[in-house]
Order: sequence, then structure tokens, then C-alpha cells
Amino acid sequence: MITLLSIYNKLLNKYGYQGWWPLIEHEGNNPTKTGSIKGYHVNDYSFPKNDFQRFEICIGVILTQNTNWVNVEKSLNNLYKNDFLSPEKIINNIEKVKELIKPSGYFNIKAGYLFNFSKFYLSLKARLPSRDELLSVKGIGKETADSILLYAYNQPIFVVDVYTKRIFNNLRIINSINYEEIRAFFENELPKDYRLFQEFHALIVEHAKNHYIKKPYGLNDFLV
DNA sequence: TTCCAGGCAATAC
DNA sequence: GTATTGCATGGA
Repeated sequence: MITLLSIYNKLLNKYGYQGWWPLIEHEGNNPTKTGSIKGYHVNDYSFPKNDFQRFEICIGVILTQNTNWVNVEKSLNNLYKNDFLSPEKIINNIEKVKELIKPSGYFNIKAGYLFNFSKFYLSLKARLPSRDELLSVKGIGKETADSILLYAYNQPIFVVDVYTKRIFNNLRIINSINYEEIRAFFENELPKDYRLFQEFHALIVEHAKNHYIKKPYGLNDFLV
């Protein structure tokens, strides 16, 4: 009997704690994996520590839509150096935002997304948003909403990305491309622990980068 | 040069 | 519900 928990443990044994979500406003306790951001916090789930870190995570989640994380780091550093990692600054000068986030691609579209989210974020007045509220913001789809809830608000919501679908369909553990169906499967099979969900999703991404980029996917996959 | 990257919205069936 | 397309930079 293959359980999701057994797969999680195999991934953890092989790749170790991933330290997600990386933060630039924090001296991490492990070396940077790629790029310039060193704020990976290995086996420490006490982040975000404050509202600044929470907002930074949300911005990073939006910028990394269909984009390499190293490119997102460049944009985050640009925003940080120019003191643009706040909703007030973002809604105040959208043209400057476009310039600063160019490295992470789709900069015209994403600047609009950051504007929409910043307006929404301010309207919350620091309270926890619901999933439906997040999904009502143009630019926030299912994966982005769930990533924000899981990593910025520590809510036990399982994030389903293209890698999750690729790996678990390939292993014949699921047979579905439906987002909500897959999310429900993981959330029902696993203990509802946000720390487990954060680590599991990060490990899925790491495993996919190693074995699920080039076809045939997962040849000799050690997970099963 | 080509391919890919921690998606989303709009559109067409 | 599912499939297709535009959005863009930068690294392998």
C-alpha cells in the first residue's frame, strides 16, 4: 500500500528540508540554493514573522507564475532595493513597478496583477482572506491563491501545480487533471498540517526539477 | 537556436 | 469541463 505520507518521507530523505518560502528580508540558516536569495529557513515553519514578510511572499508567488524562480529573485531584489515591496508603493507607481519586475517576464500583465492584489491586500486591513476572496482578484488563480494561503498565511491548503499533476498521474496514484479533485485527494489523505503541506509541495517541485522535466517522465522513479 | 520556467485570463469548442 | 493562445525575460 503506497501512501502519500510514505512518498513524502522518501522525498524528504532524498532531498532534505527545502526551507520554503524563501525570503529576502531574512538571513537564512542555510546557503542559497540558486540565485541570490539566502532566506531559506530549513525545518523552521515560523514564517512569515511580520506583515512585511507576508506581503513579500505574496508578491513572489504572483511573480513566479510560469517563471523560473531565479528570474523572480532579480525582480524581488529590484523591488526591495527601490523600497517597492509594499502595497502602497506598488499602487502609487505602476510604471516603475513594470520596470523593476522586467526580469521575471510578462511584466505588463504581472504589474497589473500586483496592483490588483495590493489594492485587495490593503482592503483586508491585516485580516486573513478567504480562498474565494483571493480568487476574485484578477491575476489570482487557484494555485496562486492556495500558495498564498499556505505560505503567507500558514493555512493547511494543499497547492496543486503542474508538477504535482505530472508526477502523481505518472505514478498512477491519481488519474485526473482536475485541480479541485487533486487538491481534495491530498487534503483528505494527509494530516491537515500546514508544515507538512509546505514541505511536501516544495519537495514535489524539487523532485520534478530532477526527474520530470525531460520525457520519459520519472523513468525508474524511486518513489514507488 | 530551441526549449523551459513553482499560471492566468480570454476564448472556443 | 477541457483545449488553445498570448503574455516575456533569461538561463541551459
